Amino acid sequence: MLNLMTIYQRLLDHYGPRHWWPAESDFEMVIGAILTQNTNWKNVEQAISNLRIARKLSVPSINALTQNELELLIQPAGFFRQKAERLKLFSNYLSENYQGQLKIMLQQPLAPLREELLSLKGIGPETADAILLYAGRQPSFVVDAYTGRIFQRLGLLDRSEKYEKIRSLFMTNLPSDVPLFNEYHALIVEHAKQHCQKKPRCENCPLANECCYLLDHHKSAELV
DNA sequence: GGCCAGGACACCA
DNA sequence: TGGTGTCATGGC
Repeated sequence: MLNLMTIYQRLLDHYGPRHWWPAESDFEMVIGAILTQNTNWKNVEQAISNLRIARKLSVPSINALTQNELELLIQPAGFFRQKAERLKLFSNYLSENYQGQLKIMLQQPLAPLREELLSLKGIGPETADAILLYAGRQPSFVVDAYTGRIFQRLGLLDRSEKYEKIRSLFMTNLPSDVPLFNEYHALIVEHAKQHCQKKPRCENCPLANECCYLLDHHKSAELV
């Protein structure tokens, strides 16, 4: 069975470094993390572009927007009503607790900071870990839907394993290293997008097709 | 025209 | 605790 570092190395060799997260500031990263919840990144890019053109990629400018104004700007990202609410809640929280400075919030130790992020409405485990890792540069492994599917296929996880258990698999079996966690999650996403999403079998698979699915999500194991 | 995307939450049994 | 419905747009 492949181990986690072998899988990582194969993905890295195949795809090269991904240079994540694609954002021009840490606050923009947080906005992207909320906007990309269950949403194609292309749609998120359009929404962020709207915010950039309108010069609204900052805490005070998000706070100053009305709910309706923000909804209009982020509409392409889908779920725009609840995402506008989540963005305003987070931005307002920073203003009230950290003088509007994300950097101050993210300076806290990992465990309590993670709990604090999870206590905020609209920030679940994946979003919290993405913020911790990519904006806070703290070693918190990010698990997404791809991770569960791919590593189940690889035999490293049981079916329908829960978020925290999947995360702990990586956290306890990998060195606690920010660049490694950064790259690993980005490579998993890249692999799923490039290789596994549309084809049950793919050519030149860096994981020898052991990961490829068309497996579950909505369908269930039709593959071998 | 249907499926799906870099989730989170509320509600129910 | 687990299952299900809801939120919404745009690319393929």
